[in-house]
This record gives sequence, C-alpha cells and structure tokens, in this order.
Amino acid sequence: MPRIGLDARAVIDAAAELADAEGLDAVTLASLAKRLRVKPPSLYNHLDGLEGVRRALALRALREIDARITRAAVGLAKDEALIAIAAAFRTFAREHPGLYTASLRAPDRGDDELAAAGNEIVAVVASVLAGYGLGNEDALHATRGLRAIIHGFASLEAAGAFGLPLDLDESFRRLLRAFIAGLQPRDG
Amino acid sequence: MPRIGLDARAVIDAAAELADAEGLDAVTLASLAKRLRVKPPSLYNHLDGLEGVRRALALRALREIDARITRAAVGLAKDEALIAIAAAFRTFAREHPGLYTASLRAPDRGDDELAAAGNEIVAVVASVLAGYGLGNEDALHATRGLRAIIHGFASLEAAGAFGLPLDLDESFRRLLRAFIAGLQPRDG
DNA sequence: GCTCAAAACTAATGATATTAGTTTTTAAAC
DNA sequence: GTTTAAAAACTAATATCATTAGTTTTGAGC
Repeated sequence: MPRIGLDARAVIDAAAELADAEGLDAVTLASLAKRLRVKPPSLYNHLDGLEGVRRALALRALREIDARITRAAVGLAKDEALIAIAAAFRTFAREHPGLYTASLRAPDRGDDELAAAGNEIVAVVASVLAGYGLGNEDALHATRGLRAIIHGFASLEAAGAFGLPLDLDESFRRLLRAFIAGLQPRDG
Repeated sequence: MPRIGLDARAVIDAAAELADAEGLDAVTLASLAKRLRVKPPSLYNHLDGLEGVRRALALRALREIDARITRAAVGLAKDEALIAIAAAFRTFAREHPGLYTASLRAPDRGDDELAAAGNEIVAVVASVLAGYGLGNEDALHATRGLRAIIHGFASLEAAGAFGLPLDLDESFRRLLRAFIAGLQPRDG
C-alpha cells in the first residue's frame, strides 16, 4: 500500500500536538490514525498500542522538561537558579498542557527508562539545592518541597483552578520566595 | 424485574469503593453494573452515564474534603489551624486515592454545583489565613500558595513520586513551616 | 530481477458506552 | 381493592475503540 513513510517519531509528534490541542483524552489510536491518514492497526508497527503512545508522550515530556530546566539554570546559582528552573517548568506546563498531563499519568511501574527521565529532573533540582550547603537529609526534604510547589502550582494552573483575576506570576513568585527564605540556615 | 433497590447513592458508593481500590480508570459502567448485579443500561436510571458518575465522585470528594478540613480546624487558629487543615487534606488523599483523583479530573466547565463545592474549600483556607491580618491581595496570593503546596504534595505522594525512604511527614512539615514563616508580616 | 522484512492493509473479536423500546414492579390515586 | 402510571429494571441494537491475526504490497539490498 502507498507506504506513507511513518515512523515512531512522526506518530509521537502527532500525538503530542493532539494532546496539547485537545487534551490527552483526545489521543486515541483512532484519532491518531485518522490524523496520519492511516488505519489504526498500522500504528502497531511503530508503537506498542495506546499504552505505548502514552508512555512515549510521558517520556518526551520528562526529557523536554529536563532539557528546559537545565538550560534555564546554566550560569546561575542558588535563588536565581531556583527561580529560573521553576519558571521554565511552569512555562512548559502552560505551553504543553497535554504533554504535561501525560508526564503525570505515567505508570512508571518498573519502567526504568521512564524512572530515569524523572530522576534526571530531580537531580537538576537537587544539584542547585546543593549550593545552599544543606545536609544530605535537609537537601532531600527541600527537593521534595520544591517539587511539590512547582508541580502543585503548575497543575492547578493547567486545570484552570485559579479563577480569580489576580496576577498568577506574582502568586508564584511569592510562593517561591517563601520557600527560598526557608532554605537559609536555621538558627531559631 | 427483581427490582434490586438501587439508587444514585448506592451507585456512587460502589463507584467510590472501586475507584479507591482499583483506580479511577477501573470505574466503568460495565464494572459498576457487574458489582451491583445489574445490567449497564440500568445505571442510567440513577445517573447520567459515565460522565455523571465521574462528576458525582468529584462532588463527593470535594464535599468530604471540605467537611474534614472544617472539622480539623475547629477551635484552632493560625499556624495550628493551617497545619491541621493540611494534614486532614493529605490524609484524605492517602485514604481515598481514587476519589481524590476524581476531584482533580473534574470538568468544572460551567458546573455551578461543582464549582461551589470547590469554593467552599478555598473559603475555609481563606478564613484561616484571614487570621494573619493580611491585606486582601496578600490573602489571595497566600491562599493560592497553600493550595499549591497541599495539592502538589498530596498528588505527588498519591502518584508514588517520592521514592526515597525518607520520612514523608517530616518533608511535609518542613514545607508547611517555610510557607507559614513567609506569612509573618514582612519588614525587609 | 529476486528476496524478504517491514509497513501497510482487511477482517474479526471483544470491551465499552449509549439509546430505544419493552416489561415488570410498586406505590399512589381512586 | 382495583386501576393507573411512573420508575426501575430489562433486551436489543448501534457506534466507537483497541487489539490480534493474517494478507498484501512495497522497496531496499543483493
């Protein structure tokens, strides 16, 4: 048959566009196939079913986040680096709501590649926090905290949970500021 | 036919149990019907299809969260109240992962009842924050921040994203402490 | 030009949601 | 107590989707 020249990359590209434009739930093998002018079973030549598509989207999202926050933090340290990382993360979630959602719904169940991608992100955050001279345990708690803040804010924002007409950037800035202030060596 | 005595309440009860036990995605009309010893179409007598079930789960979750955090904050103020609310919220998410997920996937699109339930929760948090004597705008930013923290931590925890064997309660406590410290009147 | 693996296809199956229309039960109205 | 009518269950049918099996065709390498 016409041999349309499909490969995994092209399928995932289409899936990512669809997810961002119409939501992750709109990504079905049927909708993907139609968009690629192919019949659904053909997609199995390139990816492992719908689950495979979801996994690939999650992986792409995690790697893109990693690349962005790494780039954002280049040449910066401490507060500046944290702020830059948080901003980059949040920007990604806003620009790619579908991909971002995919990164959250991931199974991770014994999937080393996916876990590794996630760990890369954690490692970037952790390395910045290392600059504060925290102890090992303190640094881990701080990493968790920062993750929770960024993820919490980004996902609520993506869900449209912040209805009020009040500057979101300012809300995020204040939250980060409070967190950063708490990183300074405690003496009370 | 045998008239099994079903009503909306019973259907939602079953859906909630199923969601918590096997995940929200396991809640299908087919699985629900089987559990209730009924054929799938019968469910339409009580709820508006699968979307209706999901909406009902979200509503139940929001109301339960509201009830729990309200109860938790009774007789407390400021830091103690915030900590109690945060703990109650997080406990709910852990005890009812399926319901909690349902509360996040809600559409909210022009659904006044759902929006009202969400606003109740926000109002509880806001009223505690009012005790800090913040200005109007400051209080709104703070409400957003606290929501992000609690939701972020709870959902990452629910997703099993915190792999390390390090005390989660302690991580959460520290995060809250930093946030609370940032609420004190600024003078620098 | 042959060969063969890969990429597309058709056909079929099974799960699901949903709608339409039917039967049966129950409870209220008389 | 009988009638009636709404509600709750059903059966049957349709449509969408994912997935598997098996088939055809293409195109690259020999």
